[in-house]
Amino acid sequence: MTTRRELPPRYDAAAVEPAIYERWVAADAFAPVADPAPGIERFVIIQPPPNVTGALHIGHALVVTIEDTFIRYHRMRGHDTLWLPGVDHASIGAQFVLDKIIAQEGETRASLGRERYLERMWRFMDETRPIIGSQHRRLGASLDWERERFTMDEGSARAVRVAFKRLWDAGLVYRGEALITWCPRCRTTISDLETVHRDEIGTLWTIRYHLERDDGTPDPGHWISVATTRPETLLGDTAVAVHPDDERYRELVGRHAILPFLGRRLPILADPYVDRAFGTGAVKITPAHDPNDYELGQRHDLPVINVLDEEAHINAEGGEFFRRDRYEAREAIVDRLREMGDLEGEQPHPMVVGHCERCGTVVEPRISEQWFIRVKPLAERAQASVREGRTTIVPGHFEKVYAHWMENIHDWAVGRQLWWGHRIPAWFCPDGHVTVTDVEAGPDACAECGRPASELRQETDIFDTWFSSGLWPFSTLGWPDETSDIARFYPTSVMETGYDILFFWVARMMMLGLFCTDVEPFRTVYLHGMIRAEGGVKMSKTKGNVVDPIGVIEEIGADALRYALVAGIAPGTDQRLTQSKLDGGRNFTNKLWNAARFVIGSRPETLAEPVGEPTLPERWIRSRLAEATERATRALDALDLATYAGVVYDVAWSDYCDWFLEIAKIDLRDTDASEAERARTWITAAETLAGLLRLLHPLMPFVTEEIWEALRDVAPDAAPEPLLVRASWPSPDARDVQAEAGFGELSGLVRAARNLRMESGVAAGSWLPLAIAPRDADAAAAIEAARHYLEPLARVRPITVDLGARSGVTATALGAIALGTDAAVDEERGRRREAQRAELQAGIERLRALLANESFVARAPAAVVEKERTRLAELESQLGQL
RNA sequence: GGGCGAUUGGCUCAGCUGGUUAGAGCGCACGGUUCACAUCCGUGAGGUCACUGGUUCGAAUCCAGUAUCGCCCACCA
Repeated sequence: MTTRRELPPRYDAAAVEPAIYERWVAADAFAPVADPAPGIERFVIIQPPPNVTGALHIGHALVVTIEDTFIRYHRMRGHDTLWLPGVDHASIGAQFVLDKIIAQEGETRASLGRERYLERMWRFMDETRPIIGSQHRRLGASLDWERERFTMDEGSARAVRVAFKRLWDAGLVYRGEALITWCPRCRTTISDLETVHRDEIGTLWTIRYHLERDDGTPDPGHWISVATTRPETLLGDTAVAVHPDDERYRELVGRHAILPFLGRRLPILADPYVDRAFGTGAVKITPAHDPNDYELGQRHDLPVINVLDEEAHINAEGGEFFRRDRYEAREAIVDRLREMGDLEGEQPHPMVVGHCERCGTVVEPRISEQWFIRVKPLAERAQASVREGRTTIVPGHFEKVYAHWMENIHDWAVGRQLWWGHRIPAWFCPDGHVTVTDVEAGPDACAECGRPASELRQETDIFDTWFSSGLWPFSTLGWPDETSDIARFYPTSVMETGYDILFFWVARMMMLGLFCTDVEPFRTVYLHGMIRAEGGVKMSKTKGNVVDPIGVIEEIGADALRYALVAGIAPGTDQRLTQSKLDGGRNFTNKLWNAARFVIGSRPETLAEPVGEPTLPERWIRSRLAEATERATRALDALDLATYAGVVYDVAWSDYCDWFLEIAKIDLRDTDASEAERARTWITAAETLAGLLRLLHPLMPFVTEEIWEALRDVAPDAAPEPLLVRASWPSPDARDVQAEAGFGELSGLVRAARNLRMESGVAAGSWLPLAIAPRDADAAAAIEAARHYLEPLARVRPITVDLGARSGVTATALGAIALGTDAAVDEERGRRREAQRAELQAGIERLRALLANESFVARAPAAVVEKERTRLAELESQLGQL
């Protein structure tokens, strides 16, 4: 005899959940099965690694909830599951954070130097890295922590070297001068993707460039006017361009203008790129600081003069403006031009300005020597994988977005002028030869001329973080070695992440995965939407509308948050996380807890061997559970979390709590029933609860586990497995169609009676007599059998079954019913009866018309027609009863 | 400038390949101190499914167009 374990009145999530998590870890519950049976189904998710420096935000909470739900489900199914955790070194982001920290210590990147800066970074890693992991645990993430990985660990480093070497050998890597996007604050190249474009109102200035006279001096009386939004770049101008067909400037083409301040001779040339209608129709050309100008410069062989340094100050080329910030220089130049009378106009001008995604600084096009990956061939392959269905994207319309991006892809500038990250494994020899190697120690000698390693110098650039992230699905499993993990878990099953990093990450994993492993790295890409604040606005710290998941968890528990996050979501669609949604999660958790308290607390002292046929409600709830099991299973297999959450919510709350437990109370307290009958009812309640816990566990692991443990004390047979996390997913029992129909009739009658009570305006507490005119003998028997439920549920007594004694006022499937009270109420009933008649009549006429329509009867499927016929018969019978 | 998505009761959202009387939660109204839960129970009101046209026996669902909102992509000074 075990000691009865009572659940406390309140579910104290903050205290209970961490303890449960420890229990799981102690039981090693998250590891893949020790000996997977051959042919066993596999389910693998590689966690999108959160940034190592980051605190958990609500987006992570969504990732965890979705992935954990999938993983727990498959684990319960007995599949060979792996959910592998990790963190991303986030080079630009981490440096951004560390720079701020060392600034407080009175240091800068420059003052520390590369080596000491990196030492400091590793120390910072030791402090920051555990945080995000512990927050994931708090959410209940059943990640296999034994396998936790880091994009800066040795495994990742080797994968990076090997992948890059293979790309190099395949001729897909090149180095060249190009105009790239530069962030003057982060002091590195960034990719197009890391640039956010914002509409801004700038100024369009019109500036006079005086024409050159024969003696080489500017002509005060003649000029060509150019329009620009960036006057400071004029210091780097090397030409002025007009449209070849522009009559206004025909005469000037071939002559030269003189650049203000610097006196540089600028050829006036013709190029169809110029839009005659814009500005003055003449453009200043700055190849070093504008992508279009750069291209035009290439066509016309113009010199490229860079006038900005890496922090966007004017460099030595800028004459008197040397060392000035770009915006200061802009002002100064405009002022000077105004003084000189060469500022012809200025007007507000709407324009699109690129900003650094990380720090918000306005980025600069910058000319520099860069490493590029030729991605076209990789992209074509990656695109084919999706087009041909080897990898599917959920929701489907993102396949088009993906395809469009792949089609228009530009070469990937993978080098970053940062320190924290994987250094590009390329060595230069004094003769300019390049040696790429995947050997950690570097090459022995120059691959081309054989100069010894001592004369070689390694590239200082590091890789874009997304390069190592792109190898994540297989670098985490031991690639490039042919490990048993690769054999067992690769390719993975589902790549789950937000649609905002489809290009950044998913696309790169597809391209690099196919290149490195010759197979798609995952079968399905599940993209979730963004979480927005109330009112549909973005969450932002400045707006103060950020939902902090840890705060929410402390208040209402991880399960409540998890439920709120997936209830009603659709993949790829943004959701608003409102307080009322969170309340809904909290309420549901509370509901489960209290239902369990009731069941556990109402166990008969001694549990007799159950006897007798199960009652209609008992058969019904088992059938409902069977249906819910079926539907939940189907939904989870289809990655449809909203449907899954809806199904389990409804069956637990509406069917089990609202109906079954209310009825069970009646039976459990029925002193006429035998102990054995009461035992049967209670066991049904306990077993159904156990079934519900299994169904709910993937989404709400903590509260279900806690209830499970208590349930095991009182009903070990219903909950045989020691831990729910490793319990089996239920297989649905057969549905009991008869019981469902019968219970539907019964509950319909109860509802109708309650309805009558309310409509009649009788006192809520009063007991009223109820007269029923049963539809037929079967209905009479059913009513008789359910009499003892009807009375308390509808608060009616006595119930008289009186065929034909009086006419009913409300039709139900079992028969018409009437409530006995007084004359005033009778009158109200009369009115209601008329209204009901009219409604039935209208429905009948509509159906008759539909069935009289030959076209419908001939063309609609037989089942549909039959359904309508049955419906008509039902309505007619109900009308007859009134 | 292209592309994508959304538009369903006061709010937040479900509605698969077209098939009963379009669902849920919140909110609202009314009634409830029954020993699981007021984080609850019961009952109810509330929707021309943005608009126009088309396909069909039948359209929230498919097609075309329009409007509004949102997002993504894009090198026009």
